[in-house]
Formats: sequence, C-alpha cells, structure tokens
Amino acid sequence: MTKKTGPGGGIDLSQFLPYRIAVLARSLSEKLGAAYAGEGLTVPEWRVLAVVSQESAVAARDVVARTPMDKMAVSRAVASLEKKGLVARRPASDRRVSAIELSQEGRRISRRVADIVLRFEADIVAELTIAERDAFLTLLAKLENAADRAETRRKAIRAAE
Amino acid sequence: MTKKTGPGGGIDLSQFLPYRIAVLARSLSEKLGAAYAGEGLTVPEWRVLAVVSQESAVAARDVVARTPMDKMAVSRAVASLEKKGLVARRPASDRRVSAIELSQEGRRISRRVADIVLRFEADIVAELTIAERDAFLTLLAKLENAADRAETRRKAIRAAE
DNA sequence: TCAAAATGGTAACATATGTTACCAACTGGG
DNA sequence: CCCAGTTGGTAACATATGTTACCATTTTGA
Repeated sequence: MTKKTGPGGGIDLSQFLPYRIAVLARSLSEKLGAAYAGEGLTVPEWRVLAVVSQESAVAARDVVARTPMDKMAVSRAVASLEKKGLVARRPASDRRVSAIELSQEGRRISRRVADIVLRFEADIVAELTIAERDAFLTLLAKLENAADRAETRRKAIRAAE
Repeated sequence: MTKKTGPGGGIDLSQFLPYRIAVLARSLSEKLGAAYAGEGLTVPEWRVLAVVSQESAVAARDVVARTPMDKMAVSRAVASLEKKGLVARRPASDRRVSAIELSQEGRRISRRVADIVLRFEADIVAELTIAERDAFLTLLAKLENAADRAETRRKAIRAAE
C-alpha cells in the first residue's frame, strides 16, 4: 500500500486519488478553456451549446439532466447566450418552459468550438493506446458509481447515529 | 472509434474525455466536501492544512508549489485559517514571507479530516482491484503530461500564425 | 554598490457561483 | 372541479474565485 501519511500525521495529497483527479480536471478545463477563449464562451455556455446542438430544441431542464449544472447555472448560461444571439427561446405548449434552439450564428460557433475541443482531445488521447483509453473510460465509470455508493453509505451511517 | 458527434453536428459530451473527468472530479469533491463539512473547512483551507501538516512549517509559496492554487487563493485560505485559530504565522528571516504552522486545534482538526477523507477514498478504491488502481494512477499521470504537451503545441501553433 | 529585475504577499476591484425564496404553470387525487 | 403538491424557471441576495495592480523586500549583475 502506498504511503499516504507524512511525518506530521497529515495526508499526502499527491497520493490522494480524488485530489489527483481534481488537479487533472482543473488543468484540462483551463487548457481547454484557453483553446476556445477566442470564441468568447464560458464553460457553462459551451455546455449548453453542446447539448442544444445535439437535439435541435430542448428545454432548460433537459440541459440540467444531461450536464452537471443546476438549473440556476443553466438559466444564467442560456440568458447570456440569448443576449449574444447564439440561441433563441420560443414558447412551448407547456407554458412554464421555453424551447431553446440555436441561431445561425450559434450553429456556426458551436461547430467551430466542437472542432477545437475535439482536436484538443484527439491530441491528448493520441498519447494513449486504444486499450488504455478504453480502460480509462471504464475506470471513470466505475469510480462514478463507487462515489455514489460511498456517499449513500456515508449518509446512512450518519442518519443512524 | 467511438461516435462523438450527433445529428446536429454537435459534440456528444458523454463521450468527451475532459468533460467526463470534470464531472467525476466535481462529484468527488462535492461528496468529499459534504463528508467533512461538519469541520467547517473549505476545500482551499483543507488543502493548506494538508500541506502544512506534512511539513510542520511552510511558506505560502510552498503551498502554491504543492497545490493547484494561485497565491491569492492561498493567501485567503491562510488568512481565514488564522482567523479560526487553526494556523499561526510567524515572521521568518526573509521578511517577505511568514512561516505558517499548525496550532494545537489545527493539528486536531487536520487529523480528523485526514481520517474522514482517507476513509472515503478507501471506500471508493475498495471497488477497484489493485491493478486497476495502479493503472488508473498511471493513466492520470500520462494524461497530465499529455495535456501539458498539447497546450504547449497549441500555443506554438497560435504564435506561428 | 546600487539601480533594475524578481519574489512573496495583499488590497481592491470585477466576475462567477451557490443559496434561498419565490412565482407561475401544470398535475393528480379526492 | 379544485386545491395540495410538484415542476420549470428566475430574482435577489451571499459567498467564492479570478484579476490587476501594488508594496515591501530581496537578489542580481553592470
């Protein structure tokens, strides 16, 4: 077992898995953000564009369901995309929701950013073998589930106390 | 090769590696944060504690070097830890820096949080085999390097344009 | 030796994110 | 039908994070 505690009895962050993942995630998202900074999009905005570009017209709640953003984050991203003229909101039959769809310009930007980020990813993934990439994705999924279960267990324990 | 583009020509986030990593990272950090929320620490504060508890006395710049926080983030975290009485700052020979060290209470909290987060990690890692865990850590390191190289290349290309 | 550059840190701002509470529109059981 | 509960979304706040500029020190090198 790898050493995780140091002289002071503390924890060695560099050996700590959630921390390592957080660091990698931040580094990737910074670099990726820099890659498409020229298009003037924030990360939440880009996520909304990505979801909408997949399905032509969606409600905000669908974006919430497909991304790790809460409804407030989505609401803000959509509002600012609308102000930039990249999406439009049309009333739907259920009058609580509006259908979000891409404008021409939105489609254009969305395609360009998709090119950029896919190129970036390809560039990174190129350093892994196919087997490594598959293994990594599998492990990611496993960890997602493991985290959910761990959380559930922790809550159960606290509730029982 | 896995399909990454959908009908609208957009990108399928669920197949996009940096996105998947970002989602996992957020999920882990949320759950982990919840696990030690009772101790009243933020993530940056906990990171500072972790680093300081490893080395008895460090300068803020050391924390910057060992974590993905910039100096402003560290400055704030240290200030608030000091206000809570968990660390103290003592003047050092180089009068630009102060040595940060744990108080008694700081040591206590730090140990408790270390217990909590290590338990959480163990709980998650338990769902992987040793081989899987090692493979994952190796791939993480590989991706970190790959991201750095990709970023360097991208900058070089832009500069040449 | 002493001015220019570098370093450690913080203040003061701007922006982004999370939180709570709320409203308007829908739904489902009596 | 109708009202208690749910759902989609937003406003208005609080907090957190990023940015720029700055000061005091220290280091460097002509």
